[in-house]
Amino acid sequence: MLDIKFIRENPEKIIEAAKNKNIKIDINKLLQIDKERKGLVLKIDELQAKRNKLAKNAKGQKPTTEQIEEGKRLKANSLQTDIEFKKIDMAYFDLMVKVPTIPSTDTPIGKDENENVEICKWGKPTKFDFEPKNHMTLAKNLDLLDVERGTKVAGYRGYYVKNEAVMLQMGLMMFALEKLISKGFTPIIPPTLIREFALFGSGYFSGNEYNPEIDEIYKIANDEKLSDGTVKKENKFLAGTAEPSLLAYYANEILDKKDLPLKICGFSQCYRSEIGSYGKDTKGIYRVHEFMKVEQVCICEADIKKSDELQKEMVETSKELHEDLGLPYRVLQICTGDMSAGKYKMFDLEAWMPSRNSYGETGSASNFLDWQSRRLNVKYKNKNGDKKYVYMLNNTALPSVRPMIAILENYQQKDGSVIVPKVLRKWVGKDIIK
RNA sequence: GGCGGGAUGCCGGAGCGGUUGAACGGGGCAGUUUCGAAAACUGCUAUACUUUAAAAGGUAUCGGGGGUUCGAAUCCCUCUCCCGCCGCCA
Repeated sequence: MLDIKFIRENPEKIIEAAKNKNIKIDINKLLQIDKERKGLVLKIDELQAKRNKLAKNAKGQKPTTEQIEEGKRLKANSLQTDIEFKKIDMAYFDLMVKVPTIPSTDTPIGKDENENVEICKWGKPTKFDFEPKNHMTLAKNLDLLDVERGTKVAGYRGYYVKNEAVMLQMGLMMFALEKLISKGFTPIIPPTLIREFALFGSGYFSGNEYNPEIDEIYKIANDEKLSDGTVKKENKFLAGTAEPSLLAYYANEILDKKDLPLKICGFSQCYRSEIGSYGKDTKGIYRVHEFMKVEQVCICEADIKKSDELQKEMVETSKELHEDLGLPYRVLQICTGDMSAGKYKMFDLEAWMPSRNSYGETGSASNFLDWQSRRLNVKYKNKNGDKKYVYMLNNTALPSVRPMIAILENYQQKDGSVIVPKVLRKWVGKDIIK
């Protein structure tokens, strides 16, 4: 969400941003609706003022018949205006939630992921003097994964993690947590079964509400709509990352500037319905419905420079984690066309995965500026008492599954065994899995 | 799962249909007093939107949403959360 005043004053900038981000939104229509809406607000206020005045005049005594009649008349007028307003307000909201953040000036302009720009690279794609196996073959031979039974029990893309791989995954999580704690992050285990507002607030719905056709989120409680339109029970969702619960932690709160920036990290199970990717990455466990992840979140004052620095710091941490694990990686700066509406600047980190013969995404760092904090209503107050919306940023520290794929494939030996990265040995309890 | 009670401003806590944006107390801020401080006294003490050049207004907000009424913090419905008691499970 952006400030409507900013939109009114800078429509051409928003139109350009939407074009670059491939977002279909008619800003001129929004401005026109805004104008109409404002007019109606004025009209409603005026009518209400009259009603209030009338009621005030009646005060203690019983109102006269004339007063009651006048009141009824005013009420009927308001009712009609209210209906008009509700209609236009809905249209206004529908458009407002789609208004994109203007991407940073250094964001490459591009159509889609093919135009993302590689900005740094570490290590080299692993070379083998034997025919390398993919992670599924390795895992099967070492009894680390069971996808057949995973599918039997959990359905498509279900999997069991077994033996050394369990400690390997837990080790990855612990390793990430330890690193972040050492860098001053507050560790949190957030809820993953969460309310709608948290997901809407962090921008996980494509529009103004959950859309089962395209939103990659599991809805779990039923909404039983009654005949009068009211919803019986509140909807709940399974979060795809710790980010929404970490951000919504501060919803409707006013933070103290002296406590900023807040650096927090969350460990959670992550659920993805992958509704739009049925045919994609069907081999192995690259794309699954649930995994674990440690996520970094920063909340800072409304200062672009400071938020840029924080984002850089978080990306550095991710790089460090990959380097400590000895995984070759590259960092991409994401182009406008591959960015979602709310994002200001975005980087992806990709680890080398031999079986794909390419890099595969293991992390994503985004700066949303105040786009999320406006939806979640998180502000901060400085010494003079001025209130502003905070800036919010997030970045993966480490997910559980994909780095494991990279480790199995990059660290495999000719005999099918897998060397355990040094930093994980204290959890796995051995140097080599065979 | 059943049955009760509750949610009011920064905090505590009144109000239960009519000058209530909200008594009273605490806290905070400013002033008087003081060499300074404490105490005492006095005043101020929400947010969002909006009209206006300004001065000054208007509207909304008493957990969220909806309704009844000329008029709602107060009555009704509903959702969420909290607190009791009973049941069930660990």
